Amino acid sequence: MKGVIPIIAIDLRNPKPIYEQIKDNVKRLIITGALKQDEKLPSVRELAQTTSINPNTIQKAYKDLESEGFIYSVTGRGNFVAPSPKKLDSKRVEALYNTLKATVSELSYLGVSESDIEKVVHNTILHSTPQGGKKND
Amino acid sequence: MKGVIPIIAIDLRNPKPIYEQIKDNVKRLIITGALKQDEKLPSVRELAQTTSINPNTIQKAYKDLESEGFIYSVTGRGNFVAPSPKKLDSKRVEALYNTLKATVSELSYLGVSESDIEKVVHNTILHSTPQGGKKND
DNA sequence: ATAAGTGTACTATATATACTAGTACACTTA
DNA sequence: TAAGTGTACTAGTATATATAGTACACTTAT
Repeated sequence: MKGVIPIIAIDLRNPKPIYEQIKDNVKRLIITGALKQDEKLPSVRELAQTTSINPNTIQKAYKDLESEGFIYSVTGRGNFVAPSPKKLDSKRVEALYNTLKATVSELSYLGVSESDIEKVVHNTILHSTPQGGKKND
Repeated sequence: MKGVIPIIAIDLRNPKPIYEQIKDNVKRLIITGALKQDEKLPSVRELAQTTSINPNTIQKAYKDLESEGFIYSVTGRGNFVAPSPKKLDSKRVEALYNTLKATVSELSYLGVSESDIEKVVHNTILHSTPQGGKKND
């Protein structure tokens, strides 16, 4: 079976770079557990064909994802989902906290209630750990 | 008194465009209440001087902020903080919810606990509504 | 050994965006 | 009148993004 990816939506009219959109999609699928550890991703050429995107653009996305620890590459075999991180990447967490603060601040400013925001947060966490993988090895 | 802005931090080594950094800074100051409604912002030329940024870049940031509803401009007088929004901008809220979900998902994936995330959310909301402005008109 | 599929590394080109630089004009305030 | 303000242009440069094409090493199956 080929490396079939469920939902990769690329919007060419979106000002966000294509390789960023690909990264976001793959990250989402990994984080939500739609793609399991060591599962094979579509090959660079295959995904390039199915999405009508240049192979170089796909490769850039994969390369970035590898350097960020989400996937790993094996020459001649393909790209695979990396195991979930063992220890906290404090720099990345710090950056995400800053994004979180800015987002919550603006939602609040726009009139969204705290309880509505907390509902979204709670539901998101419920849906993003279907692996059951707690770190105690 | 000139339009003095407390904290405008521009990092030229940051890959994020300068005008985006300016926008983020001004938005943060408005959202957190550091800048009050109808308060005057530094003039395009003044901020350009104090930050050593080209006036055109400042103007682009201000223009964007105006079209997003955060500030308003008066020719010959200056730029001022707009009143906080009266009704929900559902498109913007939807976009912020998507950002919120992606951020919370990744934090959870990286091993941050739900309670830690909720703490940050709660503290952020406490610090971002010093206006006391609830919408019930 | 061969062929197909894979990752990877190049060069080159085109386009869009970001930024700087300079000028000009209408408006407001003193 | 003068100074300060927003705004609208033109022009040029640098960088980022994306495409196109080629090449090579590796893995797997035949």
